[in-house]
Amino acid sequence: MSAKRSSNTADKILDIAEKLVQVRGFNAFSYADISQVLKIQKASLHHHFVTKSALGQALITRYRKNFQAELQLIEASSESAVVRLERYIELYAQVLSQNRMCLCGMLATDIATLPKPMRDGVAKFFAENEVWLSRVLEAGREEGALEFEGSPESVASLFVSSLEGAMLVARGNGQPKLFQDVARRLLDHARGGRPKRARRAG
Amino acid sequence: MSAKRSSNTADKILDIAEKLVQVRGFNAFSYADISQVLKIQKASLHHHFVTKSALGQALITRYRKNFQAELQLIEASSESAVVRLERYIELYAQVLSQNRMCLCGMLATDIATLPKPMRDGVAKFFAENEVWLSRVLEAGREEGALEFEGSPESVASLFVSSLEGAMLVARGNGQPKLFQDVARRLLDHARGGRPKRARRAG
DNA sequence: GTCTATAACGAGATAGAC
DNA sequence: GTCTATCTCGTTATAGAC
Repeated sequence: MSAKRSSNTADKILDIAEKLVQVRGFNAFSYADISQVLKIQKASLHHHFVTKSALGQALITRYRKNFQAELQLIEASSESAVVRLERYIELYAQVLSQNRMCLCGMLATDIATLPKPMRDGVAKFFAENEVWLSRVLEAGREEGALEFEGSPESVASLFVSSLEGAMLVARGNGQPKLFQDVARRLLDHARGGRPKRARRAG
Repeated sequence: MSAKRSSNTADKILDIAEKLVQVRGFNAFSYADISQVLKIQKASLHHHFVTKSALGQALITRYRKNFQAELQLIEASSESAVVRLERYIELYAQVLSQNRMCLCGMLATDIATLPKPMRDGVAKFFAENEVWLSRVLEAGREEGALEFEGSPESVASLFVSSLEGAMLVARGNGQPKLFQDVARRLLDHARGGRPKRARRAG
């Protein structure tokens, strides 16, 4: 997501900080780190983001906005529910392929140390994801493309949780293959337990 | 797990540090925090764990050992594969009920900032979990109690990833219900997509 | 908007007395 | 095994010149 690099300083700061948070976590990066990469003095950073908390809030807001834009892109296409879910998974896979964790997944572990506005932003990210997924899942079930037990909301929760967890464990293990395995099983689950090509042995 | 509190100082330090890591993360707690709770000077802590890295390694080793002990307890019982999986999930649920994250799940996000011995310990934790789960899953399939596509290893990965992710998201969202939903779906997945009571509508 | 300089604090860690 | 005292460094943040 967002390979484009902005030219104004505030956006450059956000780009660098975002990567640092996704790799190291909110409490393990500093203004000095950004300063080094951007070749600008630490004090100058405070001109753009007065406090680290403000920077954190801006990071979350931008990340949510970018993610929502991607989701709308997927929704605007005329593809099937299954393909939409695959494209959703691909959003996560791309983050992992850069050896990063989802920004909000990362911040979720730091949650006890974050200021309230950041905590709220993280919760919103997950909520928005689940709303979008629920819509896609429900539409897919009505089309007959999907077939799952229970509410779309609870399958949506499973998707978000499992994808976040798979990123987490895959990174901790250095095993990207694990992520694809999990993703495949999630899709099968949404299809009623049937894999894409073969039926189960029974 | 391990409600018992040890009497020697090293173990008390580990108890306190473990909780701090599970709640705040490895980079967001300090010797000063332990000092405050244990009412002992910071310098004294270094007598027991020379460096923070050494403390971290001890934390992981003990956590793995305790977890393995729990797994052996489950295996020693003569219960069915399904019940064993339920008891496995219950290990995670208990951690979450204390508003903590799995120690190694927490450390997995911090992975880029950890010394090598700690990174290795985290990877081992996940590997051990997956080995144990794979055994239970395979045995369950042979008994006919379970019915899943693909390798036991890949279902095991799904379990670990999804449970870790569910803890993460549930904590970030303040929604413990989400965890139970995910857990239920994992069990259904291992049972071939069939929920415990009703069959799906089809 | 960027700089230099510095404040104020907390971190991990060590020395040496008791 | 615990204490006091101290060191060194990195952190967020501010003041004020350019």
